[in-house]
This record gives sequence, structure tokens and C-alpha cells, in this order.
Amino acid sequence: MHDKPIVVCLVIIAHKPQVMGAITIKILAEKLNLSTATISKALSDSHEISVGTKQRVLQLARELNYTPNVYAGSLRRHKSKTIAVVIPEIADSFFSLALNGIEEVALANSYHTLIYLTHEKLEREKAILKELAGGRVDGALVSVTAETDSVEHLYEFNSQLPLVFFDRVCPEIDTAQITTNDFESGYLATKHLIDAGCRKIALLSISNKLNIISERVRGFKKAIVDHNLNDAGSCVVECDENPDRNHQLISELMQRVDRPDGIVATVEKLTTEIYLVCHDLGLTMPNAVKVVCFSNQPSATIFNPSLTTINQPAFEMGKAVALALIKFLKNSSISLPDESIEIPSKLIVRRSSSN
Amino acid sequence: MHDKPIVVCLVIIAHKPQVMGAITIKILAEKLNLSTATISKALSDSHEISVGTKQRVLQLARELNYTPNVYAGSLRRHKSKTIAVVIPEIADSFFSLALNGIEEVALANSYHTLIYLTHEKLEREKAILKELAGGRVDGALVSVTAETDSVEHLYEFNSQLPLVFFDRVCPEIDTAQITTNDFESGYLATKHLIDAGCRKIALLSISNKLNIISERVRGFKKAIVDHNLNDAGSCVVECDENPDRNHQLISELMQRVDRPDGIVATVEKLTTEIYLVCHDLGLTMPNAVKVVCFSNQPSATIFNPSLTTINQPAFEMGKAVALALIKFLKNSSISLPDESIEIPSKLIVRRSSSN
DNA sequence: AAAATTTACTTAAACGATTAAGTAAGAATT
DNA sequence: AATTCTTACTTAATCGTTTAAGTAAATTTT
Repeated sequence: MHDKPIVVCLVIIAHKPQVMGAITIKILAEKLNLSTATISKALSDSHEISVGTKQRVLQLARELNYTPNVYAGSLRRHKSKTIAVVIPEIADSFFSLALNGIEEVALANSYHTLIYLTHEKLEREKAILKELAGGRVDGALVSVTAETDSVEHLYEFNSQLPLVFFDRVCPEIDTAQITTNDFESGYLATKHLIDAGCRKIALLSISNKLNIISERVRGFKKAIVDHNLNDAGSCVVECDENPDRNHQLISELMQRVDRPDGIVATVEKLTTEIYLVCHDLGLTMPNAVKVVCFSNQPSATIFNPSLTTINQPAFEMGKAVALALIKFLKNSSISLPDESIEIPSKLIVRRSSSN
Repeated sequence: MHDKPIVVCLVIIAHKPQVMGAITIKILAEKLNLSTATISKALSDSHEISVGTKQRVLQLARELNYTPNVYAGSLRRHKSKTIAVVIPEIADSFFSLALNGIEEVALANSYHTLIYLTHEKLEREKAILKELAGGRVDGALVSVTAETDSVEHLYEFNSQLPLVFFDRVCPEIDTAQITTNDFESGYLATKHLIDAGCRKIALLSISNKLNIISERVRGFKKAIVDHNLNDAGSCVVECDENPDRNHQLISELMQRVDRPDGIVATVEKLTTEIYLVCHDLGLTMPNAVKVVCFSNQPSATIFNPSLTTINQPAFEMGKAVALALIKFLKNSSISLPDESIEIPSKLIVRRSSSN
């Protein structure tokens, strides 16, 4: 009895370390009998090189699929063509839209984008910036953590590395700050509720250390005063990062004897908790309570009821902040603070605050 | 009349280019009267250096706030300690959660994370990977575009640069593929609707080029057949990137004489359109139509009605894909394909599909 | 026709780190 | 006491580019 032949075919495609096969300028130089200087200059289209030579170099480079070693280039030129984005979190419609804008501008200008999440931890923010200051990036776009109360570390790093702020800015640092009209938005959201009939309005904030939150609170308070509302009825409730605790806080708020008839939530992540608490307590919006949230979620239209929002220009702010930094990197004689802009948010009225 | 003295105080804090102030190993060497080799070895805690010298070096390095030049190190070592994430978009709960997981693992392993968005364009995917293959990163985590039908470019780059896929994977490429149970999820979502009483179910897909979508469709079809539903009543509708066109497509679907009584949406971004169309047409969920969406939005609970979802383990998949690559980078003798895993999704039943 | 300029290159140093190979002094072994 | 081995360094090459400075030949100017 004959065994059938067994053919075992084992193909191993190894990942060659980049080192090995990599085509360098030196290899091109040898093949063309030219110096590496000539190759380098030809590739950068220098006037010192004849048209014919340039063509030969370019042709061979294409043939061998030459790609320059970015680390050699960066070492030599002292610039990395890379920027960093340092933000508290990414699973948030504001920051993900902003990152979208940043990436778009970076790509258009041939910059690469490193992403770092602080998860609202000041220590992490410091550690990241310290590492970045070592030269890994040409500059950083930052939106500070809710814990960032002192700006010392930012001061320190700003002298080594251009920093540009967006949304959660640091006015104390002398650089570009890309903001939205937080004060007006806080005012407008509150005024909208007052106009809709609310008399006791609660503002839900997170960290009072954040400049943008205190601006929103300032707008809120001014609206209360401007409309002669009894200040006693209105209040500011400070929430935090923990959804369960926030649920508890909001639940307590809504069970007070003098419970508010209007809520301004200054942070998107409080939205779900507000809806859940109201549902649990049988408080229907907009009758029992009217709600406005700072939020960019496209799905706000399909909430039950649809949610009145302050929509921040997240994408535009991302583009603006990246543009400010890149403009400076291309021409460091411009003044970064002059690149600061404020892009207005929009109040979009939906069913959670109006019949 | 004496003019009051006017004191103008103009402080210009210039951004010193990193070059200037940067402390190098050479400077440390000079100050300590040692060679650069000694400094380098002392900093990496080499046994060749005496304890006393190590201490002096470390002390001075700390004092002068020395940070190594990453470009010099990367050039010399042929590795960048940087990975790239190449995804279709970021303003999507799946990808932003996945990025969250990726960043967490990268940070824990001292890797840096570059982010690139393809915006579903194959050309962009190719261009990005070509650039990355030049050595900027040690490897890339990719989730392919909806246009990616051929894998040639991936084949090509995979030989130069370790690629690892997640979610929108490429089974043709011999590497780690981190997936969820798309077939079972498609089956389960459909079965759930059938059990809830649906008899004519529509599946909304996007690009049929995507492996994960065809898996979901396969599960859908099997459920239809297994439950002896008249195949004529069920259908697959292919949507795309344009919300308005999707609205139109869904609207037409729901106005057919034999309109479906159940919908499985395989992509999160179709959710809002489905709700809007149903609202416009006066079709109430779950009575007139029952809906299940593949979605990770936390706010699904507060939709009107709350949405039954297939929840993908986005964060875990992000961690897994980053871990697979980094494990390989630390020990290239492991087999990447063996790192493939499937992490199951969960069906979360809410009001859009049940009374 | 001599001098000056331009063209099209090359040489070599530099960027800041790592590391193989070398070395001088002291300690241990025989 | 001569030999070998350690210890704790230094020297110098290297990674892949860029670029200031140099040069020989061709071209233009005087």
C-alpha cells in the first residue's frame, strides 16, 4: 500500500526590520556614482544640481522605493514635523470632533499628530509635557485637565516648546488661546430658560478650576441677576468624573423641596444622568423641568425629548488651534497671542426646553 | 506741569528653538570631565560604570533637566517607540473608545501614538501607509476604509512595517486580527427581532467590501433562513457616507408597500436617520417597527425610545490590538497571527425592539 | 588671453545618541 | 613576581541626513 505524498508548504513572510532593506541616500549615491550630498540636494530640488542628474536621482529613488529616514532628517534639522495633542479624553464629542479638525490641518501641512490623553489627571499632563519638551514634537495643542489649577508647569514647558491652548485654555500663558464664547453661552442658555418660564435654575458644573466653566458660571449668574430672579432659588452644583456620584447628586438636587425648574448642564457627560434621574423621578421635560446642555452629540435630536443644546464649534476650533501653531512653526516671528480667536457657539432649541 | 512718568514694561518671552538650550550628553560629559560614552552608559545603568560615577551623572542630568534627544536615539537604534493608528474616522463612539484603549496600552509600555484618519478614502490609506513604511513608526494598528477592496497595498507595506488589524480587518493578510463576533452578532440581532415578532426584516449596511459587514450580513441571512422566514420579505439596503442620501434611502424603504417591521442597522451613524425617518412617517417603535443598531453610544438609553444595541467591546479591542503589536515589537519571534482574538459583542435589549 | 564668475559637483563636519573595541590601573591568581 | 583577570573608563565608528566650504572645469567678462 502506497502512502499518498504529503506536501507541506510552509511560507514564512518575516517582518524585516526596517534597517535591513532600507534604501538610503548612500545606496543611491553608490549606484549612480555620485556623492550623498548630490543625492540629497537633487532630492530637494536644489539649484546646484543639473537637470539631468536630478532626473536620474529621482528615477532611481522611485524605482528602489526610497523613503527618507525621518529620524536622520529630524536630528539634523532640529524639527520633527510632528505636533502633539494633549487632551483630557477622546470619547467625547467635543474632543473627537476637535481632533478631527486638528488632523485635517496637520495632514494638509504635512505634519504628523501624536495623541496623548490625560484622563483629567494633572500628574499625567505634567509627565506628558515634560516628555514632549525633550524635542519629540515641534509644538503641542493642549486642553488642560479639570485638575489644572496652577500654571507653573505650563509656564515652564512653554519656554521650551510652543504650546497653544484650545477650549480649556490658560489665559495666564502668553500664547494663542482658541476659545468659544463661554460667558455669552452661559448667559444665553440661562436667559433662554428664564424666557421659557423657569424661575429656579440649577447649573451643573464640573471642576471650578477650569476657566471655561467659571466663564459659563459667570454668564449664568449675570443672567440670573439681570432678570431679577431670586438668587436663593438658583444654585450651582459641582459634579465630577464619576457617573454614579453624579447620578446621586442630580437625584438629590431634583428631590429638594425647592427643586429647580430649569437645568443648565455645562458638560456633555452629565446629559445621560439628567435624563435618567428625571425619568426615575417621573419629572417630564419640558413641563416639570427644562434642560439645556453644552453638547455636540448629533443624536441630541433623537433623545426623549430632544435636547436643547449649546453647540460648540468643535471642528472649527480644532482647525483653528492647529493652524495657529503651524503658522507659528512656519514663521516664528509671528506673535502667538495674536492668533487667539473666539469662535461662537450656537444655542439650538429643541423639546427639552420648549413646548 | 510735570508729566507723570510712564513706565512701559515689555516682556518678551521668546520660544527658544529646542536646539539652543538643549542639554546633550556632550554637555554633561564636559561638565563632569567624562566621555560621552560614559554618560550614555551611566544613564542606561550599565554595569561598566561605577556607582559613584552613575550617581554624579544622574544628579547633574536631573539638575540640568536633561532629556535625551529622541531622534538621535531612534536613528541609532532603528526604532522609534512610536506606533500609528490608522482609522476611518474619530467622531464615532467605536473608534474613539478603541483609541482610548490603544493610548492606554501604548502609554503603559512607553510607546507614543500617532493618529491618522482616512475618512474612508482608500487613497489616503495608501498614502499614509506608504509614508509610515519609511520608518517613522515601529508598527501600525489599522482599521481599513470602506473602500478597501484590494489588499495589495497592505501586502506590500506589511513586509516593511508590522501591521495589525482591528474591527475592520483583512483576513488575507497574515497578521494579528482583533475582531468581535460579527457573524453571531448579526445572527443574534436578527433572531432577537424575529423572536419579538418581526417577519420582514431589513438590514442596513454600508460598503459591502468590508469583511465585518459581510459577516454581519451572513449572520442576518442565516437567521432568516433558520427561522423559515419568507426571504422575499427581508432585504439588505446599502447606505453610504452621506446622511442626506441615507435619510432618503431609509425613507423610501419605510414607505414601501411591504415595508419592514424590523431593522438591523450595522453602522452606528445610521441610528439618527432611522429615528428621524420613523418620526417623520409616524411609525412608532417598537409597535410599527422594531430596531436594533450596532452602536456603542452611552446615550442609547435616553433615545426616544431607548435603543436596543449590539455593543461592541471597543475599549477592549483597542487594548488588545495595541497589546498584540507591542508584544511583537518587544519580541519579534512571536507569531503575530497567533495573537488574533475575537472579543464578543453584547446584545442589549431596550425599548426600540420590545414592549 | 588673463581674470573673474558660474556650474556642478565633492569633501567632510555635524546633528545626539549608542556601542564595539581598546586601554590603563589595580586586584586576583598562580 | 609574573601572569591573568577585572574594573572603569575612553576612543572612534556608526545611524542617515543636511549643509558649509572646497574645487575643477566650463563659461563669461574685461
